[in-house]
Amino acid sequence: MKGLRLHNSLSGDKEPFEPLHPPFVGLYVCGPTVYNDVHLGNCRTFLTFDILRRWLTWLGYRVRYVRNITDVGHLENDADDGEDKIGKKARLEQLEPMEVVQRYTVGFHEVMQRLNILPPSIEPTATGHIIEQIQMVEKILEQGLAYVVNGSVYFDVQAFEKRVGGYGALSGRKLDELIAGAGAGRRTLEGQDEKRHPADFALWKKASPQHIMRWPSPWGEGFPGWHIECSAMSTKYLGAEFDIHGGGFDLKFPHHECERAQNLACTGQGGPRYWMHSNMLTVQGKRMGKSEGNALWPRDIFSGDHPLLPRAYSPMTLRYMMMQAHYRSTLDFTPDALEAADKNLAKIREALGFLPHLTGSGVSDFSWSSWQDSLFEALNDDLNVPLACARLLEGLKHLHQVAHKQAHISEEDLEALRSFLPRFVEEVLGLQIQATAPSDASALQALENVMGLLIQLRNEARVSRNYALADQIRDRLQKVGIQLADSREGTTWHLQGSSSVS
RNA sequence: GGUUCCGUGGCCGAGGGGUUAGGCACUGGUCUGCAAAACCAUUUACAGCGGUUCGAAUCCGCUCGGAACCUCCA
Repeated sequence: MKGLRLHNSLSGDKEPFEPLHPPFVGLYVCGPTVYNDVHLGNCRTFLTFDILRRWLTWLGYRVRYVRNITDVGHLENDADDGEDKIGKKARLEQLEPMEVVQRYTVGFHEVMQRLNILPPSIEPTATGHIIEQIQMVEKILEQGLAYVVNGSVYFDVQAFEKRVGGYGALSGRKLDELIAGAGAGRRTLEGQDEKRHPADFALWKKASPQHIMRWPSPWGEGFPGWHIECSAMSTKYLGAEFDIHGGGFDLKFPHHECERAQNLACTGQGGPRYWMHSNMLTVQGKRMGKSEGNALWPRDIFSGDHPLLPRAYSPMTLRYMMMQAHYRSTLDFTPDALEAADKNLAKIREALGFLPHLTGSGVSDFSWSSWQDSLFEALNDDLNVPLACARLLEGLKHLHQVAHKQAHISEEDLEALRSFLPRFVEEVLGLQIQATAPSDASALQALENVMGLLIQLRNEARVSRNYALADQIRDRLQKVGIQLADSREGTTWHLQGSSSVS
């Protein structure tokens, strides 16, 4: 079996993945800016790297996963002169900035948990690393690759190009083209008088009197620039050189390009050796984004309360849906895709449900071991999750045939499958199949009793051929989200989008 | 204007010079009082035009269409 290959944005190609210090892997992912609720697009990126982390772990690597919380420093416009987003939100809502940060951080964690996106090993905040950021700015200044103007510090891209070089290597741009682009009237360059060159960017910004998030620094009161936090925190926790850096495509330029330049300027090393970028989630062909005004939030999906949606879908359904496109492709969000995901998930859930009850005999008429390899191969090939899902379902189809006595599986294969399949689904794909523990056991028991009573009443109606009543009971239960299913063994019920309760 | 990417059957989406992706939906069948679920069967696609090749959806060129980045955004 081939080893793991990952697409590296630096080379634009898939490369064999070789960690610097096996079995350890350092993974850094740009986290959310906590001035708003995370939307589905954000979730997609964090899901991508959740699965990468899970897969690396499965392969036996010991992953240190650092995903930051940006709680300061991202400005409103490109002039390096706008208002801090968190500060703005705080002013609008008359809150202390850290109240804004706290609120959306908690909300972010809640969404991550529901989607079963595991917490990172370290979740550092920008405000918690002001000192490290200042130190990094000082080092860049010492190198002569930055300059101070009026209490602000700017990265000197031209000097960097002359002495170090490689600005634009990640995003595939040339410095003069950036200026040409600027000249084409596509962006306004007002308020950039302090910069020596339009491509220069702020490392530290002087705080205006009304700016509420501010810290003392060698250059006066101010706040860190847009990109320095990730350089500072990745260097602190993973080293000047580490394995993988991930984030959304939209961060490739300028954020990651600047981050890389800062690393090179400060430590002489570019930080990560592999840059991975996860593509955008689109809605009706357009990128989902806060500024596009078409953002969908996880709560819209979970509640079904959205014009695009016919009903509510569970977090796992959403997770599975987002797993249906390769991370480097855009994924168009549609209700049909959610519906399809819901059905497939039910299929997986069912297969895991009957797996323990199967009996093995004779010789398998399906090569389970090469099937398992094919799942691994898919994930090893630049984390091809959708292909792995497709192959998973193919395997489940054979399993259904076994369950229906239309195919055979040897005892040996069955035993292997029993230890492999649930682990693969839950540990690698991160699909929570087990019904979540009820928050109120006595309420659940009461529900069980009531359902038992209803099913009994309906069956009495059926025996007396009162099908009108029987169907009415079934239909009206369905309307409140409870599905009845008749079989030879009797009638079972389940809540929409969860496993069978019986 | 610059850079890059994409265009696959009713829909979503893998793959990618010669062999079935998978799923959803549809249709027929089994099962059922009827449904639902499940199982079986079935549907045969790669934007258009030209080129390379024994052979192209897959490589090259052009055309058309779409998207992303160049500005805070996952």
